[in-house]
Amino acid sequence: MSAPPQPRLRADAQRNRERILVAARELLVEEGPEFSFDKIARRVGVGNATLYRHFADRRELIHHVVLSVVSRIADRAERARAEEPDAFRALSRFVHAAADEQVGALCPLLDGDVDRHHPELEDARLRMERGIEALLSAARNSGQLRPDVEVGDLMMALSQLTRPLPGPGCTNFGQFIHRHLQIFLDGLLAPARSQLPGRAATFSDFRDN
Amino acid sequence: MSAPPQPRLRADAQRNRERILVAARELLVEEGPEFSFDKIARRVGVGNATLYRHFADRRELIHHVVLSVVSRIADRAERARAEEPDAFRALSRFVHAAADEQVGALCPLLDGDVDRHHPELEDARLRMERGIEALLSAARNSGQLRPDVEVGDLMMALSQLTRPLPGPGCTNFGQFIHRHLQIFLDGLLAPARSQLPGRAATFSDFRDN
DNA sequence: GAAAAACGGGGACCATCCCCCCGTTTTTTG
DNA sequence: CAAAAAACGGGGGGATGGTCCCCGTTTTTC
Repeated sequence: MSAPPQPRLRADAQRNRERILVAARELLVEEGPEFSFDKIARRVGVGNATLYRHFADRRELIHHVVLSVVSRIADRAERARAEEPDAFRALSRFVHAAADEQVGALCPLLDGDVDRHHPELEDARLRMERGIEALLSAARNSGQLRPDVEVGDLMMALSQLTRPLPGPGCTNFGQFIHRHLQIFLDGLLAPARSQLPGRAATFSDFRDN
Repeated sequence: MSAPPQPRLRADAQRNRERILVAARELLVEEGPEFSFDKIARRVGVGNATLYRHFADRRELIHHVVLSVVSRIADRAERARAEEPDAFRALSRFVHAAADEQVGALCPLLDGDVDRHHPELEDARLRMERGIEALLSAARNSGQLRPDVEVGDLMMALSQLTRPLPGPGCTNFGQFIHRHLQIFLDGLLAPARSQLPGRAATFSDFRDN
């Protein structure tokens, strides 16, 4: 048979690859899918050629970033659901955890910057969607979640509230994110304290164009 | 005496100037303070030279954008307070109005991109801060606002929730903004449904570096 | 309808980015 | 521990896009 397709990366290569993915996720969240490759290299402290050795082009890099974020979010959803008996507490724990995982990086899922039908990614995405839907259904069924919100509402607001602000300032915003998430979560509790305008946002509102 | 320092602009010049300010506000919100001058010109449908005729440099343009946003926000706060007898309804109305005014453009107030001590701006800023503080105090005194939030919490979350997402996709987010603001407002109602982590954010947390 | 004011698009100059090349350094292997 | 293999870094060409100015043309004003 043929040689293993991945003959195992050298130790430093593996380390660099992961640090690149981390930096790419940050830049993706900060600047959107048009981030600069050289900037990532500078941030990691690595030559820019290293980027191209690991990832053929922008799409491939973004693909791996999104893949890693989506699976981590999926993990968080599943763990929250498994380990937290109270349905709304599980949801709440997930929301705070997802903030730490930079959910904002999911935005490029929306436009054409990612191969939406890549099987690996499709699997992870489904796992994530099911996990989050499950958290939400459980909270709704337990009567703790207001009935007029959908999963897209949660995901959009979560993405927005956790995104860093543009420009060099605004550095101390980070320490308040979890407060605002918590306030938002309080607004999600039943009974609903107001009637919401418009219609509820679904996952496809969050995902599609 | 000397001639009037502003001999009154020609009609088309006045029109262009205002359209430039509108486009600049949009780009400021979308891309942060490093937006491209040419892009503004293209969006307005005007030659780029027109920009430089009206504004000497980036700082001056940003200054005028921020000034106009701040005074409009101040207006909104004062009108909400004057016309809405119920304190929390006044706050709520202000929040939704501020979203339409692109509060996100206030971020550059934070870093060095604006002359923070320009008297005109200082006046408008004070008027805005007093107006919003008044809305908040009234809501707190009426017992409708949870007591553990400060004005900075409101302003930060408001800025975040109303910012457009990066990248060309995500176009349909706009229609859900008011839903998420409403959920957040519901979370602000007394009695508090949870204990918030960290400390409350003040105006200076929102304003200073 | 003439003077004054404002406009628009092109262009020179500069920064930055992408992507590749190749001499050097680090890791692995026997 | 030395030689082979793998990965690295930084420089550079070419292209893109940005800023800012210049000047012939159009629009407004009186």
